[in-house]
Amino acid sequence: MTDKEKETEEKIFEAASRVFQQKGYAGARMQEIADEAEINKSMLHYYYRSKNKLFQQVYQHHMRRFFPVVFEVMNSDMPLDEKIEQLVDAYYSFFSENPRLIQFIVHEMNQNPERFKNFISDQNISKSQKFREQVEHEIDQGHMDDVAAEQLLVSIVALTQFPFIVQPMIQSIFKMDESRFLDFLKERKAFLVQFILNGINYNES
Amino acid sequence: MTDKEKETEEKIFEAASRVFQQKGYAGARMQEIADEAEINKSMLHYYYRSKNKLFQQVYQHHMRRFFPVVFEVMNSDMPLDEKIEQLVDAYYSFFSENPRLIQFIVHEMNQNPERFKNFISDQNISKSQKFREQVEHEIDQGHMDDVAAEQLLVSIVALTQFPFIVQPMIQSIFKMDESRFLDFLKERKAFLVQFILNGINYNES
DNA sequence: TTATTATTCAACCAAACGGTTGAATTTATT
DNA sequence: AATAAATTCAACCGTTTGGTTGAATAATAA
Repeated sequence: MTDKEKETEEKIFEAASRVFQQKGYAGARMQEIADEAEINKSMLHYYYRSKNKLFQQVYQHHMRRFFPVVFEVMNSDMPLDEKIEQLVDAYYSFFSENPRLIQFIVHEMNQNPERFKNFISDQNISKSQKFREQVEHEIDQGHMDDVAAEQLLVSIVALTQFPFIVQPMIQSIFKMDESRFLDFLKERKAFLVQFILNGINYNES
Repeated sequence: MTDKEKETEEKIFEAASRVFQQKGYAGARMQEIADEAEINKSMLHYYYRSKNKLFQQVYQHHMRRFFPVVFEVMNSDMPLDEKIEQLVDAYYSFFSENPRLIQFIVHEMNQNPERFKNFISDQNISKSQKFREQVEHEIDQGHMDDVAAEQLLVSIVALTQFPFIVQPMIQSIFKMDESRFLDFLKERKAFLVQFILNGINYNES
């Protein structure tokens, strides 16, 4: 009972995740989610009462998985260069397993900024505190240029996330097939670490 | 006749641009476009035959305005540091006037990568040739690190476009109101030029 | 003026969509 | 075996949505 319940409930949830991530809320169809889950449409409303409620759960679940990634790395006890390397790695493996997630989050965030803002408030996520302190300390020590921590953080995230957000653009313009795009990502890993550290004139003394 | 025709046709087009950019194709409603244009819904089909046809025109029009920006700057005859400065400026003024355009393009590109690919093929846009040659030349001359031109180009675009793509994210996490976000962008302009040039160890000799 | 075109309006249509219902069947619990 | 819960199925409901129609009116061109 509880076993089978969970099974079906999860099948629905995962199907909904796929469809919502592909089509967005407005473009998703309840029938398509049912087909994807290989169950009857009635079951959707049996477990989740409405499209909206189903969406909210999918949305929150993936937001809660996604956002800690950056903060866990950036607020840990590591030297700056290791953090950057770690974050690049973390994002790359995360996005390899969830290729459409970042596009989904970006779109639904822009569709409803207020909902997004509430989500951030509810989590105690807005702590880039430790990272900021570290940056300021490194600047004081003369280990890097005097840059604002927010600018640096946004830049690191931009450089790592962007290729996944605009993958079709990169593939079309540079005429890459899937395999060459993966090569591009692999090459980018090493490039990014060097590029960022150079960017702020970082020298571990 | 032709005057009034153009007037109404343009009113519809601009209204459609706003609504499609805000809601995306799936989320846009013909009635809302009509209301936004302050005309009757019948007129939408009188000038543009269907939602799809109207969307295609809006889509293509804005794609054609958007994509030349990067290529015109990057393939011009300028030293690398000036190009970077120019591109940052170009994007910043472009996005200030079209705040939702980049999100729209990203989303619709991901919704239909094939259509996007065809668009790129139709334009003779895929010429980052000159930029690549310049980068390789500067590397040969020892003016900068040995980096792949594609990696550099993607990085520059990422750093400049990203804040506009995820504006609500930045504002929520760093608790910025509209005005502080504009300060952030202004500060970022100077930061970026330095960050990128440092990133590749560029020295104009 | 006359003919043409643009625009409005309200009503309408068919399809799509989210959601419901209820009876029948399967599956699990006790 | 009896009870309860899970699942299917098909039909159905009300609303939304893209799109149409046709008559009436306003504006423009000849």
